[in-house]
Amino acid sequence: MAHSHDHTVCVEQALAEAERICEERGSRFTDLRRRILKMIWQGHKAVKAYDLLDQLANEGGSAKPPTVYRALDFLMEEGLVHKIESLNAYIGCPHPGDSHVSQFLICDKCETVKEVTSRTLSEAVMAAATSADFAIRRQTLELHGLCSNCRQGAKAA
Amino acid sequence: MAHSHDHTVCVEQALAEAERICEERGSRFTDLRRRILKMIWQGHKAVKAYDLLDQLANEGGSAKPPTVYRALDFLMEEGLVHKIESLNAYIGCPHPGDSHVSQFLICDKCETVKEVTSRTLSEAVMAAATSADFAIRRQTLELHGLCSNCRQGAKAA
DNA sequence: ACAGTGTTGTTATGCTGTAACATTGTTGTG
DNA sequence: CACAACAATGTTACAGCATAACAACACTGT
Repeated sequence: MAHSHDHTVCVEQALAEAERICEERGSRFTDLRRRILKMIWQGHKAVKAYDLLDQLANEGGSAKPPTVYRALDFLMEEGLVHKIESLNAYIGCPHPGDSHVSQFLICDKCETVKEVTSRTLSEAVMAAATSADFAIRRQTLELHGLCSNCRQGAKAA
Repeated sequence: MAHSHDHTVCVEQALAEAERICEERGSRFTDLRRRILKMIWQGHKAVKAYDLLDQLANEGGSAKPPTVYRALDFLMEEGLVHKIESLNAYIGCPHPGDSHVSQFLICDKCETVKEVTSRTLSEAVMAAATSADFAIRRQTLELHGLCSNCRQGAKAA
């Protein structure tokens, strides 16, 4: 199994961090936002908005798209969640609060999304922008391929 | 005006290159595909699929989505066009045929998309992947911000 | 209590993309 | 040339992604 670990710890931590950050900033970490953040943290895969919608529906309510998208907007503004543009899906940020630019390694086989922050890579991005006299405001850096575990599985097979 | 140039040259070149490449490969550069590639090259901005659809409709026919998306798929497979994931839009490749990975500088003001290929940046990407034991198959690298011209405009204003 | 603000509910709609099958066009072969 | 095989396009229908606009509710401070 990939990255065998007690995932409940990831979830707990993410929720606790979110709580702390919102507290600090005076933002309201409401029940809905908490539930949705928790759903996103069900695993280390990116989650689709309409899957969240379905889950909300299953929990009894009659949720509509804006409910989900508003929660996602909030979570993204607070830096608790990132959008993976190449998947139209959302993933929890493992280190919110730290100012950082995100780079993602997305396994096409097991779908695990790993957020990395390579200083070298960030510097290369800045250098490329600078040399074109371009002022970066936002960056999307998503690498698709096979993660370590799935590569080994492929070899073994 | 940004990058003042005779844009008809860009278009001619792109179409000629496309013709040549498809010839070489035995792919069919049909009239439809040619028309759509030409539309995409109307400027140095990324173009939306449904705008292409509208243009086709204006040209008389009754075009439907699959017509456009199939042409786009073809053009992307041949490396003549790239998709900008963060915009859900498509842009012509200025140097098809060369095997390359693409990195894009996207101006949020004038919407110009510039494709760059920084060796340093590519190497940094590979290094980041390698150090995570990750095998890249596809990369999305899109930098949003202000291009050189728009920055100067901002200062002047 | 009440005004003001922020959050959520609800309805409707727009944008993005594809599945599945019918029709037409192109190419190579006898 | 006729015809089979395949590629390209047309057509219908629908699935998936996202937002505008307004209504209702909840929380805050006075």
